Amino acid sequence: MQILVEPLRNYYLSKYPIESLFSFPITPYIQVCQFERGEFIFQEGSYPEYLYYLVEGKAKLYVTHENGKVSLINFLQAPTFMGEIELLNEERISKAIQTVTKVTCMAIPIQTCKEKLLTDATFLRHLCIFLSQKATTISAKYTENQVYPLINRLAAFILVSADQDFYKEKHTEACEYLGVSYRHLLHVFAKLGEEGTIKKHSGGFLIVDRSRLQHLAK
Amino acid sequence: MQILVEPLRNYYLSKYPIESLFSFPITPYIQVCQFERGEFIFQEGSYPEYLYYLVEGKAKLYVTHENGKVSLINFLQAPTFMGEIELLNEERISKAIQTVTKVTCMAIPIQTCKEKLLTDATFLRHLCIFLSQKATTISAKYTENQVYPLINRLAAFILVSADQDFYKEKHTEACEYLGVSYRHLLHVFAKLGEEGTIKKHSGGFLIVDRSRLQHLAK
DNA sequence: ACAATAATATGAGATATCTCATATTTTCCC
DNA sequence: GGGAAAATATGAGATATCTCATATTATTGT
Repeated sequence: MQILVEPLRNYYLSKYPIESLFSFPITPYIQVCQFERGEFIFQEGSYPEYLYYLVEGKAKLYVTHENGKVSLINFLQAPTFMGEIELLNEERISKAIQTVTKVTCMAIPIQTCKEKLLTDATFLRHLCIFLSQKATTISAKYTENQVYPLINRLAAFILVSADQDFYKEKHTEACEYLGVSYRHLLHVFAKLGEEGTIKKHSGGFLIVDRSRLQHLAK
Repeated sequence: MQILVEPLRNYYLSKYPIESLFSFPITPYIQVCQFERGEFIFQEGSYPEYLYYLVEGKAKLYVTHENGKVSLINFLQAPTFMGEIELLNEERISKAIQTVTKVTCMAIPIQTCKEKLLTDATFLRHLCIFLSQKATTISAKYTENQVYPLINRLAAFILVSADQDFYKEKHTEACEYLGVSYRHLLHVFAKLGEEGTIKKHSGGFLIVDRSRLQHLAK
């Protein structure tokens, strides 16, 4: 993790203005920092010292279960808060957040700002909206996982993540996100290939029959 | 749904004081109301007019998917907010909430109070805490569903819901909560019975081997 | 008290998904 | 450029879970 100094700090502060999320001048408290790809923003079980606001890049939030299996809870993309649950619930310890790409974020020191933040209606309102969307997203994702087999969810996933009829997500990420084993994901990719819905191409898949995918995705 | 009048209204307002959740006097705005068992508090897809604070009873929050299947997202027990997502996100429509028992709640009219609520740091702070716990609960539940087979989750469920070594939840509710089919739940109950971990008794099950359950629940 | 509805029960067969083993290819680091 | 690590692939076999069909037993409303 690297803390940016002027003039870079200021460059990011003006590129992503966040003062409007607060009713007091927040900039003096903010550190702009960057994490390399693969770096941990929070270790699992740590007590976060900063509230982060992610402005560039992508990270994943996950949890390790007692049986050793890992669940990806959600991909985090800008703009998003990280560590907010720990700001609100005194003794809560964090889940793991690891970056997927290089990540830039604004860090707000919790100790110094807690009082101000927890009495700032503007900030709290933004946080409420963020939290309610997070709850909605997570519950939507998981109830779908429960109710649709992978072929339907994968069809939907291909449609939203494809760029111009070309799907090129990593299987390792896709199976984590979709909550299935790597093996099973490949089974279903093979099935979609066999029925001619998609076709493998250098480093990805071409969408051949979009309407079939749309039908599967419902 | 029935709106309570004095003196009952006042009885509930003093039994469950909620003024401390707000920084302004909320009582004048509040209607105390009761729903019968099985009644809908929100129909799926409706635009809620009230923010409810549940003080007595139990309800379930669920969603119907396009394929007709229904997912129970969570059981709601006092104290809890209902309709808060709709207060925050202008045009959001609600999921279904149906009571499981008779329910008493405080109703706050959204149109009249929205402005006041959304600028009240005290209320917003409570709402943030509530929302973050909701997000945490839901994601914990669903990641567990994904990672543990039913026998483990059922063992945990029996342990938390049993009263003095006697489990007596309805199978119909348990399978909805655990996110599996009724048939499969019975398979697993049969398995626990065969191995002598639990034993069927009039209208419920007796826990015979608690340590086995604890081990399964990990 | 009776009819309607909800809850419990069980069988048979299908399918979605997982585990483990192993091989090849690609990407990344120094 | 070479070795390590990550990602991709594929097979074989197991198991968790679902669907549908059909009975029986409780509960509830009137």
